[in-house]
Amino acid sequence: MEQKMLIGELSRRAGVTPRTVRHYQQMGLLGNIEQESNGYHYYTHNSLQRLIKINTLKKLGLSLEEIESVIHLYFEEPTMIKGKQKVLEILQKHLEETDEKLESLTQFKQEILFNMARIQLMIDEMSP
Amino acid sequence: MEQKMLIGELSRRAGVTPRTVRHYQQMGLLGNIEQESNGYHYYTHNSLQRLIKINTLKKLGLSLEEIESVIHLYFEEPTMIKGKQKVLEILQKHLEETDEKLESLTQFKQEILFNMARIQLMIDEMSP
DNA sequence: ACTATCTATAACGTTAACGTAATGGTTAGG
DNA sequence: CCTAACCATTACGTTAACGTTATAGATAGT
Repeated sequence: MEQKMLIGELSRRAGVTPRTVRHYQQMGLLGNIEQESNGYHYYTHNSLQRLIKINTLKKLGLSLEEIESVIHLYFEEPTMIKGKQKVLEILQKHLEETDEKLESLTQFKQEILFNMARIQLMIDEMSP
Repeated sequence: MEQKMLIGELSRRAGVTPRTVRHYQQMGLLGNIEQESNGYHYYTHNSLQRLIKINTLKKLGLSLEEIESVIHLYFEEPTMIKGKQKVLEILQKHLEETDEKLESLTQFKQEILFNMARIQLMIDEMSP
């Protein structure tokens, strides 16, 4: 009993706009969507699951392109273990980049704090 | 004795393309640039200093818009302390966002590792 | 004088992830 | 039957930070 739904309900349930659904659909992120004779698309529970998964992966910083490369693994495998492994690989790269930025960021922060302290010291010395 | 230079030398010394220089210049990031009667722009040591500062701030993740809001502080104040303070504020926001992403990222990583371990366990149990 | 190289300006192209019309068919309720 | 509300398709708009022509004048070296 797959409860079919139109794009309005689907997008509301997924917390996105219809435009976003159509965008993902056009990119092929939602798999095959059947279209009735009236022109309407009917989405299934699977569509909703995909949207939710996409949102999850987006929150993790994956681009739609990266998501496209892994989303099918989530819905072809029962264990979803391949999908998880590939996501892990992508996240690993993101993590490395993040760590690098974080490092230079904190380092710069220290430099600035040091400079400010030094300048403050000079000010103190000049005003008795 | 300000050694003037053309855009070619300037961009080479700053490690950017002429197009980038013109882009920054048009945004007003380089201050006033004098233009001679032949149509050429002559850049000074100050221009180079600004480009280097811009590159530094970019590496820290500031957008050109954010840089625009602080770059003048670096070249109007001798201590440059106001500029540093404002950069610190901006970096603080970036740091918070980065920390949030980092948190959900590591959390998700743990979830996945946990799931993978659980699945592996199930596999082990089924094959004696 | 001629050619290679440099410079200026204007303007369109690019990437990502949709937003925003514009136009027109569909359906449900009164 | 009529209108409100929903749906589809097409296509241009948006942000950031330049890249990439295209056109044309300026300069240096031989």
